[in-house]
Amino acid sequence: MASDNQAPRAPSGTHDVLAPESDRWIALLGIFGSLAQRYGFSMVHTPMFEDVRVFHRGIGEGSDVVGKEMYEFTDRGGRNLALRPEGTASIVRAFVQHRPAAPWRAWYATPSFRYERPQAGRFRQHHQVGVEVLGSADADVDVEVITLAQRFFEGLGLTRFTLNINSMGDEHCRPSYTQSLRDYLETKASELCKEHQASHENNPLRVLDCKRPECFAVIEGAPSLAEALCDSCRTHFERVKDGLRKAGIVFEINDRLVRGFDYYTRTTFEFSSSALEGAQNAIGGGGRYDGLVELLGGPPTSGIGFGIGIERVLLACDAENVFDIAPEVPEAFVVDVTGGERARDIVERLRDAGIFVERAYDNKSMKSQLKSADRSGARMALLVGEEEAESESITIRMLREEREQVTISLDELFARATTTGSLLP
RNA sequence: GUGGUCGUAGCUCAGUCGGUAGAGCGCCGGGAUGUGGCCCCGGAGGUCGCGGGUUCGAGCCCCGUCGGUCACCCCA
Repeated sequence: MASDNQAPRAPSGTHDVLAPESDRWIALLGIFGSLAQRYGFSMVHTPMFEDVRVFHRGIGEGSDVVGKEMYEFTDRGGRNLALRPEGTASIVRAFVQHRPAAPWRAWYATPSFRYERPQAGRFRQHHQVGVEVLGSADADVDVEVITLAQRFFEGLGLTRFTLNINSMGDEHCRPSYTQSLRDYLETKASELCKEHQASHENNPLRVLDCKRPECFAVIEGAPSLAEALCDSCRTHFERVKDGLRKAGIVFEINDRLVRGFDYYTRTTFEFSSSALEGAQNAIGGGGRYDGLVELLGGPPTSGIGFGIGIERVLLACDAENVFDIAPEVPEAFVVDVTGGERARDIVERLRDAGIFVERAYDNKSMKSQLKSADRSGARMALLVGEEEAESESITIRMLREEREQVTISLDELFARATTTGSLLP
């Protein structure tokens, strides 16, 4: 459509959100925000760009997101910055900078940027809501965080989604497991898929997640992460599972769930929608990251959180036919065929009284203005013609129900608006 | 980064063996001497993504390019 000197479009992989879709965004953010508040989270805003080191150190150089998907740039002062590719690292950086009292519970809603090829449910700018808890290693926090996500999805009306959980081990048991996995993969290197023949040494855990058939056979025989967990990780994981069961949350243990960021320890989890046709069906995910605060220069501090993809959640809602938001419609629509000055004053006074009112502009014909009134969805039209102008009155015509139209004085109209908030007696 | 697929009015699309463009919806106006929705009539709006080639002639064929879309990879 667009060519060299034609109108610009939104950049590839980005999109504009207009009504009525934007109405759903407002509603979704409202639901998430009030739920998070009920769970004791307060909202945090952090910059959309950070020193690149926040992400390099936090997410890990070896990850795809940092290695090949970040929007990095140098500003006019020569600083190396990057648009945020995910939410957690920025929040942790803010924690280290401000040292709020722990445990600190923060929720956020923010765009994220990744330079990937767009496809269904995947964008270069997407949006996430999420929470992070910094400063507690208690497994009950894991349970709460996962429960919050679960309740959010339920609150939207989603039913066709699943929760996978896993434990990645900690600094005591993970290194030795990683080594034994690396040793194992070394002996099977030639049988791995092309991608992992090259990369299994730096990031052996990622191979567990590979969906290619070649790797699959190798993975079958690989040492089990679950069996390699140390006692404290095992206990932690048991308590998480127990808490989830008590909360009535259905989950699946998936010991091949290895998420894409290097910072995860112990609990990891992912919510997937089974209603989404495409390959991009992960609607939310997160986990514990007990070493991340230190990596970003803070004191040893435990942490856990998740991110939920707004666009994907809305796609899932569409697929399940839930969360259909009816947009707000005006109570009244002022039709003024005497030039518009009266409409100008009437809408202002009614709006001051707290009523949602629209009007027509450009001195259109009555037919045209009523057409606009109808399309606006307004419950009633307030008509001002020569007669009403003469007598300082207005004619109320109901647009959605059979009722005889009535003419009342403007004084009466404004009195109703300010005393009862309704334009009808 | 790799591959498939598509690119005609604001939107959804039609366009038959190549002969310089149509529908529905939407929008604007009228049919009612002040009154929307249904119906009827009329109107505006497109250099057929862009560039090149073949041809007497290309929306239709060929090449390139840009963009959309889907998939791989990875993730939300």
